[in-house]
Parts: sequence; structure tokens; C-alpha cells
Amino acid sequence: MRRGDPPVAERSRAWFARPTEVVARDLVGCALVVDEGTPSAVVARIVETEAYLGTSDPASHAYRGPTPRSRVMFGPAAHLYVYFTYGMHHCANVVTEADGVAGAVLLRAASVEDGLQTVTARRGDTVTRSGLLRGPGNLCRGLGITRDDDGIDLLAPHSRVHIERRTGSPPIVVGTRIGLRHAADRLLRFSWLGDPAVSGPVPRDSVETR
DNA sequence: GTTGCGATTGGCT
DNA sequence: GCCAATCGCAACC
Repeated sequence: MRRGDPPVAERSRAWFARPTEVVARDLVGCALVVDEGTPSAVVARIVETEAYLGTSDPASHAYRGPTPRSRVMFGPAAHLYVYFTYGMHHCANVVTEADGVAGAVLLRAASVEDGLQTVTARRGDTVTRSGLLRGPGNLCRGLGITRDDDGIDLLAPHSRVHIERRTGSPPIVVGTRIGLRHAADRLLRFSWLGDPAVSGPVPRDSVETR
């Protein structure tokens, strides 16, 4: 490292601390690395995300201010926010924005690159390969993410979940978020165009490249 | 203390 | 397209 370079961890934190919808778009194509260096390591490429903003977003857990559940969303970026819903499913988010400002990106779908045997063992061998991590609940189950992982720092060396940026720019489709009662019309869903692991109806609202 | 419900999923009509 | 499963939260009394 040249003299004067900022620490790598700080530079990465700044990347996650950008506006939530920008991070949501840029996370598509990144790799999720779970339990690296263990026999059950998994690498999966993110193919679909949704942005959940702070106190201005009626669909966000942060809408009414911090609660015991949502407090991680108000903390520093690059942490994991995991919540439990419908009495049976976990959903994983990447925290965005500056410390004190709420924002998070829901990880909706991913494509298994490595660790297929581990993911299949968790999801069952009747699930098709593209369906293994399709949908936020299935993604958490296939990766073994639970509330125990709530609040972990993605940049900490010992963390069991990391995110790696990858070269290349996949074609991104922008659409409406899925399963919402409020603010259902906002274009805050980002999908890898044409990827078979994308969940829900294929969004066709607009296409952008980066 | 009580209650209504959800950023889901899979199965059935 | 409709609906049950299943329970932690957060809103409300």
C-alpha cells in the first residue's frame, strides 16, 4: 500500500454508505461469500435486490424510527440486517447510508457459484439449481443465514458473510418491489436481466446498464 | 397485557 | 389466483 492510502476497510465502508438505491443496483453481480475457508463454504452471485429507504419509505422497517428490531438499519453501513417474518422465514439485508441514517438492501435472489452440495443439503435435492436461492426466504435458508447473523460486520475478517465486488457489468432491469402493501409503485427492485434465478414476475419497467 | 399482521413460500383450485 | 402455516414485533389499550 502506498503511503497515504486509506485503510482498505474504510474505503469499502464508503462504497456501502452511498445512497441505498445506488448500492442496491451495484450489488447485483457481486458475490456473496459465506463460511469461507470451511468445508461448507458457499459462493453465490447476487442476481436480484430491493432498496428499502429510511424514514421516508412506508414499506421500510425504519419508517417509524428505530425499534429493537430495526436498529441495525440506523447504524453504520456494510452490516447485515436479518429479520424473521411469517413465523418461518428469514430475510437478509445489507445496511447502507451514513451512520445514523437508515437504509438497507434486501437480498432477493442469488445464483450458486460454489458450494452446491452445501446449499442442496439445506434446501433439499428436489429443488432446481436456479431455484436454490430464489426468493429472500429461500436465499437465507440456502446460505444458513438466521437472526444469529443480525448485525454482523461484512468487512470484519472473521465475519461468516462477506461481499466481493466482481468485474463486469451485468444488464440490470428496474421494477417495482414485491409483496408490499405501501409504496408498492416505487421502482426500487433491481434484477439481472434474464437470469433464471430472479424471483417473482420478470420486471420490464425499464432497463439500464452501468 | 392483548392483538393484528407481515420485505414469504408452497400447495391446491 | 387463493390460502394456510406460524410467531416475533410493534402498535394499541
